[in-house]
Amino acid sequence: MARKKNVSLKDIALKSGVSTALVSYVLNGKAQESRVGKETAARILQVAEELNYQPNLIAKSLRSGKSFTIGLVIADIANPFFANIARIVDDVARKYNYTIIIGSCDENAEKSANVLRVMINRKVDGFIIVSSEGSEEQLRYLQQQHIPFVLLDRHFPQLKTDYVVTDNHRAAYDAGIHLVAGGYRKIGMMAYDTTLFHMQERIKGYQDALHDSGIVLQEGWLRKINQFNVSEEINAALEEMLRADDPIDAMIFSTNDLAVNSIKYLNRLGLKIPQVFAAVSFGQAEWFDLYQCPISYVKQSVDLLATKAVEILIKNLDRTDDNRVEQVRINATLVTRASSRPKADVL
Amino acid sequence: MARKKNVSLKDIALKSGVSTALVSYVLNGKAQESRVGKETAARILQVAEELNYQPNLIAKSLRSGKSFTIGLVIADIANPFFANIARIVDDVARKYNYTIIIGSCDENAEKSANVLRVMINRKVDGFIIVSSEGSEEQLRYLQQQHIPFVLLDRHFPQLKTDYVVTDNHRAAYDAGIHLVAGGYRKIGMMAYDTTLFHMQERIKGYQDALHDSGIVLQEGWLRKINQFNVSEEINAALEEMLRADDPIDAMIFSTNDLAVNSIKYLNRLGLKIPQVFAAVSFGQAEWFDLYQCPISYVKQSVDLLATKAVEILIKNLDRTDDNRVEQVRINATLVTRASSRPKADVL
DNA sequence: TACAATTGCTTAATCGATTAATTGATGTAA
DNA sequence: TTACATCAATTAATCGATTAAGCAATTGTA
Repeated sequence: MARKKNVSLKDIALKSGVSTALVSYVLNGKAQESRVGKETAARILQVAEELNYQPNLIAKSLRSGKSFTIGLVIADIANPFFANIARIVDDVARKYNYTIIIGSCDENAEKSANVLRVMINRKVDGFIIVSSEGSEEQLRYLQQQHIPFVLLDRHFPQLKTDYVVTDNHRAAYDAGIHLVAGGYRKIGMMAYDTTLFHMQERIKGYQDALHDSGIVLQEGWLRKINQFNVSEEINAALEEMLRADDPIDAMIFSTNDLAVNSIKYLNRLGLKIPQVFAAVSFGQAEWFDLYQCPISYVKQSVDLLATKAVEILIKNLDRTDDNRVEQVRINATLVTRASSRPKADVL
Repeated sequence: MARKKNVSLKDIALKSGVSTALVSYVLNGKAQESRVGKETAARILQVAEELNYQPNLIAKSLRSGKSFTIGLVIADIANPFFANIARIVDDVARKYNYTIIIGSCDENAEKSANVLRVMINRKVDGFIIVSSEGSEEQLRYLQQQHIPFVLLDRHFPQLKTDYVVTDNHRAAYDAGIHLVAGGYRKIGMMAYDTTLFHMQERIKGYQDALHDSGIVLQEGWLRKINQFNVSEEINAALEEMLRADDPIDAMIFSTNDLAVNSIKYLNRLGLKIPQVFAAVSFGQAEWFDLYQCPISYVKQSVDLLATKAVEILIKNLDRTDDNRVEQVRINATLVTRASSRPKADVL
């Protein structure tokens, strides 16, 4: 495509009859401190304008060792939750003159390693990472290489890193207590079968809510679903749960996706929420409003999460001390709707 | 954060007692053709391994004039349709060793100009663009600069560019005919008020379907909604349409978002689809399945759209002739569900 | 008058990788 | 012995921008 040769400092220098050094000074606003003559400066600016000079950021980066680029490593950009995060991260970063490079990695540690490597080689200044299971090693590597990063939404308690996460324990706990307060006593939870800490926290919050309410968690109430085989495993789990001698009367879905798939299954059976059981889900979704019964949910502040993460990262990029970490835990809000209305009110 | 100095070719050269040239040859697999001694080559490889050498892609780019980077300019990454596109584009590009830089620009030509500028300065090799209204000028600029790009999902018929789009006219036409076949005669359409060609095509397809069916489009059937004020304008439009003397009995929603907002409004009034009117929507969404009545929709092949776009772009990057353009129009599939079942079957 | 300070600009090294041109050593044929 | 391949490596320019150091010419000061 024979891209036209771009205008460089040299071209400006040539045309204005000065050295590239002067041009560089002037275009970077260092005319004063570098003692460039006023007329010369004006001439250079004019020529730059005429030639429509655009700086080559690649060259700038090579020279300065700074790329003004942030790597955003994310489980799956097609997931609306992450897409929203990406959007905010992009917005905020742009405000600080940073560009985002995205890498989607399917909840897969191997892919994430790959993505990281490429981004490191591209000399991103730092990372914002929504970690996949089993990626601790990679994070340790980053630390060892002194490459700054901030974990978003998920973190590893055994690693001393910056992070910005939702207080998942509390969110799940609140959801549990809310259901108990509504008169429900047989409360199930649908979770992913993963060691990721945020999921553990949700489970623990649920367990603690039951425990603190004097309810003994029965076998079969807590279901762990393999996230790469959601649909089938959900169907099986629900079938079992509904067929039990003493079936549950409420359910906490620890993710959006689990709720969607469950409701699809219930629909097929002609079962309705909250008649079959009350429900609270994590995450937000358009359809929470459109389903025959509005779904109660734990609302995470995506805006705050993403904004904080970028800000912490960018602050770190300008710092030189490795030893302080910033760990932010953001409260979620429980939005209660008809799907978890008091048991007594359900026909 | 005192990032540890990275290992460069020079370091390897020093440690293996050769020049950087040799190291470069060997690490790029040009040992043979550049007649590097076998033992020397082996030694270099080993040292590179030992030092965990990672190439500096910035330096490579500067030297080669090629960044292996693609700019993806998109209206709004938080929109699931675009998020899905982003995901596929990212996937496919990675296969070809390209990295994606994303820029979300809120359907705003000014923002998109900005995003483009930054990406050009970062020396992306080419663009994949989901254009915003009023961005023709920018595209002309790209052409003039001989920067390759492929338009995705939306194109400008007056510009001779590569593009990959859905056959929107046909899709809307099919939707219209489908409704007519179901016995509907008073068919409305909800569209965005924009000059963007894909929207014009959807409107035209709808109009042609009515015309070819011998139906005269009545005033008030076609509603154009300002996309920056969707919720309010939809409510007003629907109110009018429902209050009409002879209200519509079917509706084509030309985007997902228009359908969502309309259904929210109908819900509030306690009105149901297809009882109040039958419906077909463009786009896909999880909630189409979860709504009390599964929604018929025009299914675009996001996979194909995105994959084709990347492939065309990458092919162009290796070519030098400006004059051939590749214009791909992909057929959508009409997925018919209960929301548009024959009028006679609706209770 | 002599030296210092200031002004306005240039030179050249640098970031890391690539690659055409060149060198020097060894081997081979006339 | 001379001429010429062949092999294995090095040198140095280059991509575009930045910046410390240096050089003249002019102005200021004692």
